[in-house]
Amino acid sequence: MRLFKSSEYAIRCLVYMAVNGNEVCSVKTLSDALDIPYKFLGRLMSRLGGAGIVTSSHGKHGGYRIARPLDQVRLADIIDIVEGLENYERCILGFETCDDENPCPLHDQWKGHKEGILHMITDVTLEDMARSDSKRI
Amino acid sequence: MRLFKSSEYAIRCLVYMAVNGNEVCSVKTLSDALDIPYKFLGRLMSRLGGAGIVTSSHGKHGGYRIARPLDQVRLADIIDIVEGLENYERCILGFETCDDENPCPLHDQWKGHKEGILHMITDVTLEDMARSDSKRI
DNA sequence: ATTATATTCCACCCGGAGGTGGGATATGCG
DNA sequence: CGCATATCCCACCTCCGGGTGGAATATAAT
Repeated sequence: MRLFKSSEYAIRCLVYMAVNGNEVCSVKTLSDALDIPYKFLGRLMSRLGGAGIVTSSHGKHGGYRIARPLDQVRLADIIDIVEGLENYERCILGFETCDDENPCPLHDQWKGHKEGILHMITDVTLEDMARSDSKRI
Repeated sequence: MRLFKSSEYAIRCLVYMAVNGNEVCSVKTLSDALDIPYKFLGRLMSRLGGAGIVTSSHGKHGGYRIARPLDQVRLADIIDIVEGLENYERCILGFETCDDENPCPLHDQWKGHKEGILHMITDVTLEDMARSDSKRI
């Protein structure tokens, strides 16, 4: 019941950028501000760029910006890019097929939570997270 | 959002034993019936024995039985033994402290699901799972 | 030109989950 | 006794997430 560290990093970086008015952010800035390993984050941000979540600019004062309006970047988009959504869609006991007609022993109990989480990650956007009362990123 | 493979194995074995009237089950039987690697399962069952979830008997026709009434073996007990409960209690973004007073940007959204899952694993017992309409283990 | 940044290689390292194989010992049923 | 089982030890293996280090190239601001 946890995100990959890389997903945590990606979410925190994007929230940081969103909160700071989506100014251009260098990897160095993000790495220092959020205490994320520089080299590791470099690769991660590059992946987010390739997936179209952020845009990059080279050269001095270059860096990353969020590519889309904040309400159009969903948690599920980020998670999907970083770690994939398999773990959020699979059967809790690992059965290939598991649905109402052919349930595993935990299907009925798990179903609601699974759907709730899926709804959450598809509904919550960067805007929501940036607007939260949280003072920590 | 997934159990360790070992937790899946443990749950499936215990449900299998529960459904089959809690007869003595050898590791061989469980391994064959549920398609779980024999040696791996041997260690896992031994751990469940050490934790008091099952009792073991040696010799021919020996094996394992569930040690307690089925309604007194909770999902959380099994998960705790096999993989620990840290992942079920931790902040979704990985912050050391994260609560209503000092929330992370996802705390409010995640809180409900986290509590729901915790309630589920502490409420659901082997009896519930054995009683389910599932024909698969 | 210098400097700061992204981008992209490559080569590692570590730890943990999952899995395999051998062998030794104890225990108990037939 | 022989056999089947648990128990325990050891030594591996693979894969993957996380992380580090070096180096080269491209791009753009100053």
